Amino acid sequence: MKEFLKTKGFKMTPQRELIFRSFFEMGEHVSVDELYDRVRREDNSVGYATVWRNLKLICRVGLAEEVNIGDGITRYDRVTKVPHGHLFCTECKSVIEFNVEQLVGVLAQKAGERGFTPDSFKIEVQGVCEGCRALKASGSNGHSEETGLP
Amino acid sequence: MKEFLKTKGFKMTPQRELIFRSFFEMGEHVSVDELYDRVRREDNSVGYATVWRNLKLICRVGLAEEVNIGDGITRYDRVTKVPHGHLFCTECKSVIEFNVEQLVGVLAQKAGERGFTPDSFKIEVQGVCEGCRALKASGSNGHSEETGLP
DNA sequence: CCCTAAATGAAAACGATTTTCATTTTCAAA
DNA sequence: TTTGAAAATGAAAATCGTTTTCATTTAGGG
Ligand SMILES: [Mn+2]
Ligand SMILES: [Mn+2]
Ligand SMILES: [Zn+2]
Ligand SMILES: [Zn+2]
Repeated sequence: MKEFLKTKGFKMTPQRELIFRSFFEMGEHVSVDELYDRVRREDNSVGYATVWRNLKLICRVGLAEEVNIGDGITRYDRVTKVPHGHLFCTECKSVIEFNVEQLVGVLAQKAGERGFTPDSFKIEVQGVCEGCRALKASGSNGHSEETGLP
Repeated sequence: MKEFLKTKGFKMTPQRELIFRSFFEMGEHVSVDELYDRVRREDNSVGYATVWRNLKLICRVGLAEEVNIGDGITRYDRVTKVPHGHLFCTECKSVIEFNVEQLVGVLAQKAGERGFTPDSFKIEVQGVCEGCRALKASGSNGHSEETGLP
């Protein structure tokens, strides 16, 4: 990793090493706050801005990308060899990943037909996961109508 | 429209009527600021919060939905009968819409296989549009490497 | 060891979104 | 038509995640 960054023209620091390591040890879809907390447990002198900047760096060198699931918080998702989409449960906020290799193929073609050169794809489905569906079906509550504004 | 809202339990006001009408007269992907400006031209006493709240209301009653193209500004997109995706040009910020009916079918199936019940789909492609591609090809500049952090 | 560019940490700045609150308006019931 | 409760509005302030600033420290090639 140190070498990898060096060839890209970046320096290695203890903070950076800790941040990178922590990020890759954590699960998918990590937010700045989550990574900051994690890093702090090991070294409580690391600044928030440093965590933020290094997360941006991880994206810049192509190891992750930002993902927005609509809750206003930017999360960082490791880049995987096979492209994946997200099933986002609006009830429990869980995220299920799924393979989108073929879909991306179709998309690339559609884009090409319009003279568009694709860089990256975002495929997300909002809905209700199996668990939450079961809960709702078992009539545990039944969410009253909720039509008024906040 | 007035009746439509009334059945949903909302009241009609001159501001609301103006805001709704303006929104549907504007193009796709309207931001709060854009709609606010437009509305103001007709009635400069309408407040920003009122525009914002009514945009949220339009979504709540299912006539539009929020869309984030990654520039930090929430835009509002009329809900169309046929689902569409977005080709987002990272150079000129233009947005091309395209039909995703079949894709959504595939997605729904994939989701179903995992016990997931889909509500809505988001299919976005980031890349470079035809025009911008041509400009870059004609070597007008050639973007130097850009590896450093901001 | 030195020097310069890069990196860091704390704090402030930013900026879109959302809420608060006093006031006005709608609309259905009387 | 009058009336009153609920909803809507406008101005301003609060929120809150993100990004920048700036003084200081550090990395690492020469
Ligand atoms: Mn993911
Ligand atoms: Mn659209
Ligand atoms: Zn769920
Ligand atoms: Zn373009």
